[in-house]
Amino acid sequence: MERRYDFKTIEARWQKKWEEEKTFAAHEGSDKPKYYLLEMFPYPSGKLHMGHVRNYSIGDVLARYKFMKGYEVLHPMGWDSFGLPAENAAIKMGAQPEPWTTSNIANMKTQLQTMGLSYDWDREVATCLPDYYKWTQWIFLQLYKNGLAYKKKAAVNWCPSCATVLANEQVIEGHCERCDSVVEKKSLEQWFFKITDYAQRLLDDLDKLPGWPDKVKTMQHNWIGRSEGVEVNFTTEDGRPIPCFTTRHDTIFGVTYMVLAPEHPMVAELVKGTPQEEAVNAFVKKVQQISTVDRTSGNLEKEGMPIGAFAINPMTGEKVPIWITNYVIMDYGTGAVMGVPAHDGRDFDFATKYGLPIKPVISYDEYVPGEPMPHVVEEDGFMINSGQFDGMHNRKEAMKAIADYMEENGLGKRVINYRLRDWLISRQRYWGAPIPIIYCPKCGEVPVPEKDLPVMLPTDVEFKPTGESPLKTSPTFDEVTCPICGGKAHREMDTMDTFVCSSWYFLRYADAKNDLQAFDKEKTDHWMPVDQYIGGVEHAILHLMYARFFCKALHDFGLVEADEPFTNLLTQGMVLLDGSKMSKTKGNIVSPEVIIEKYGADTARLFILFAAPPERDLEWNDAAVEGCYRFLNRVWRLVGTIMDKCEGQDTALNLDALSAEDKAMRRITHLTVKKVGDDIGKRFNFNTGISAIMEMVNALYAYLEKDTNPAVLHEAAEMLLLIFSPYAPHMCEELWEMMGNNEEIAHHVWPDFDEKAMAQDEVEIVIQTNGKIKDRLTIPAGMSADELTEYIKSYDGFEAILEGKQAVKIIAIPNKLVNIVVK
RNA sequence: GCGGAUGUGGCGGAACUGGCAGACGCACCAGACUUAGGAUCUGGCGGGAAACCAUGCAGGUUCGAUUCCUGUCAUCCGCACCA
Repeated sequence: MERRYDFKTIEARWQKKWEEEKTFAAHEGSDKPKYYLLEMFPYPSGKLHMGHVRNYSIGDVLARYKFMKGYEVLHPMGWDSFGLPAENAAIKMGAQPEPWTTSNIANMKTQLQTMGLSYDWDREVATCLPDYYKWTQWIFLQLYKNGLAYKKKAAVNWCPSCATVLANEQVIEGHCERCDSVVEKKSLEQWFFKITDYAQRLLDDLDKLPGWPDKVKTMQHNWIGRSEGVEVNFTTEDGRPIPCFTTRHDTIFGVTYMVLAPEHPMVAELVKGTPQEEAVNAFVKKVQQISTVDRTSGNLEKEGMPIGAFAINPMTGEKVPIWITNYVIMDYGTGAVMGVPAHDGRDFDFATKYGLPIKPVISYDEYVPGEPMPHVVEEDGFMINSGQFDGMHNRKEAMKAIADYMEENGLGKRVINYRLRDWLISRQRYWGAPIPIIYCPKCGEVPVPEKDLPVMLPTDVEFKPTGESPLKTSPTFDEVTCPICGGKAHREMDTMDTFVCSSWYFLRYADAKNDLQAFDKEKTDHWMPVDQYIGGVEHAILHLMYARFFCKALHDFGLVEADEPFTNLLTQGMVLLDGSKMSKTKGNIVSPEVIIEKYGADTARLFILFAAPPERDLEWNDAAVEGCYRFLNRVWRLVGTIMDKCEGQDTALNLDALSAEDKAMRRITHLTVKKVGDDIGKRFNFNTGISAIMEMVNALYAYLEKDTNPAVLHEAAEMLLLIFSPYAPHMCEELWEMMGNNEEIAHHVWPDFDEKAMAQDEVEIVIQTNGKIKDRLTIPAGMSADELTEYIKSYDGFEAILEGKQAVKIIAIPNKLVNIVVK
């Protein structure tokens, strides 16, 4: 029988079937164990790129495997569809973001469907639709009600090009994450989520996530940046408090100066009316003019000046000069730092430069009382020059003793500081979920009543590149009636950061069509937590931290049971071309459309999974794509040949009538079934699973040259199609049907392997002397180490292997090797 | 500077628990079939004439190390004047 591998017809046919029959719909009432598999939903830019293809191919192989393994799989897809690109496109083309986004979603959905992915499309969500953002606003109100959403005036990160503020997490080395412009500081009244309330839990619960890569957990750990220390009650000479945070309170007796951030409010207060006021103000101005980038670059020469005032060290009563410098920042701790040049490298450099005194309080090898320190001492040691604490080990004893003493005497208190800041969610842009708050001249800040949700985005707005939110151009949006007093009031003009929308979408999939609630608790609790989450490592901090925060907060409100959203996380590597990331700006994009058009979806999927294990970056290679296409054709012809051979034959397996070749073939078949199952289900090494299938195909071709048994061929072909189907579902379904099976592979169970078929009668073992291979032997399988040792001793070639030397010891590894230690 | 990861043929990669380094594929070479081959099939393919030498480099542990330990170099990623 001769039939061509016509992938276009085959793929279109099965995709249609899967869609019409809702093959991959998830059902709540099922008896099967649930498995929630989620790939990070895309921003609908309009075009699928290779990163998407990789992400969704990985997810699809896993999903199809889990379906076959008997799980009730929830495998949904949707759109993270608010955001700047739509708005920028609108400005550029004088159009509206909404139709632009809608048509992009339609395009991308079509492209996704040509990949043959096993999604439950009935649960599709798009964050820009009112039936979704209504609930984003509702969640905002829950956070607000619980004191986790608040408004404050703060120095915030402002991107002049995007004309909006940014969260701390969205500033990369002083530049805007999105457009790379230099970020400015602006003092604005903005909405924040109080993620810092959850800092400790977000940190602690990383330990509850053994299924996350250490890399991601470390990044979150560092981002939260917990440090334990003491806030020491320094004061001015006349008793005004200047608390200093320190993690090295063991060195408190070594303080020889204090440093304030130039923005510290005490600076202006202390110099007011003094002769140095002008010089200090000039210095502060100079520091503030340095851009954020330079100021945080680390290469900035440390500069400072004394402001003429003094601080009192509460432990010693000593008077130390107050300086201001360009290296202390207002954002961390209290903006005031005690200077201990003897035991801090940075302070040492600074004190040396400006001739400030250096006083050792921890002993070191070359210590001579009264002699200047030759270098900074950051190592641990025993206390000196520290009153009653002298002689204690600084870390093991003095840390605790000094903190206790300060707390008992009201000189300071233990404090835990985090680097994590509250999440700034206001955006001065149009294409996002409006913040559901009303400002009433009489009643003040009033949350929109839940019954009035959603606060709809107005359509009577103009998109002009003015740098102001287009919402302000709407004649109808601003003015509202106050829900409390009924008087005239105004709406909040800012929209929410799009990361808010993506922080709960995984909950909505569990109950995507609910128009009475964000989600039904029972349904969400049924599916949550996500068993496997898959996406790019670029979301290690932002999205994954925010989503964890939301899940914990909603858990605390009693809305969900889970307090961690994602049990297992797989971070896939980037798709590279010529060593760099494919991107529009570099113009080095290989379009998935072209590949699918030319070779088909099965080839595209196979290539991207075969080229590298999922976590690793993947170098695109056109030639290798053709190799995968060739392999699919090889499978196609193979199964055709086997069908011809089996035509009219009895394919019932008779284990007693198998030749040695038949047994060898069955052994490979069953080993491959086992290996592919492990590679997909346990190791996520999809590439080695494909290799194993290729080896099996090679073995089958070799077997076909021999005296074949139709039953063995038939069994092999069926198993091959079943285990290959997660990778190349269209072709496998087609061949499966051609072989006369009525039930689709998608509904078929994953095959069991037979341990007995995998056993072998004889094994080849290696004979080594001192670890060097000398010989190979074929011996009966299953010999114990002792039997093997005896076998080798009595083996004819034993003396020859020794080459005249003495055998000292024999190490035997059953079924593998024998190593003879010789002298 | 701190933290993390990765270094294996011409290339992508394999070796899962310390046990035959280079599976599988790409590229390349030779051959078969063919009017033809960019289809298909067969064989070869780390270096070396060989003994042997080879998993970034230098040591160590071990009967045995790509795998474990110490040091070091390189590349990538994250954080970075954090007090």
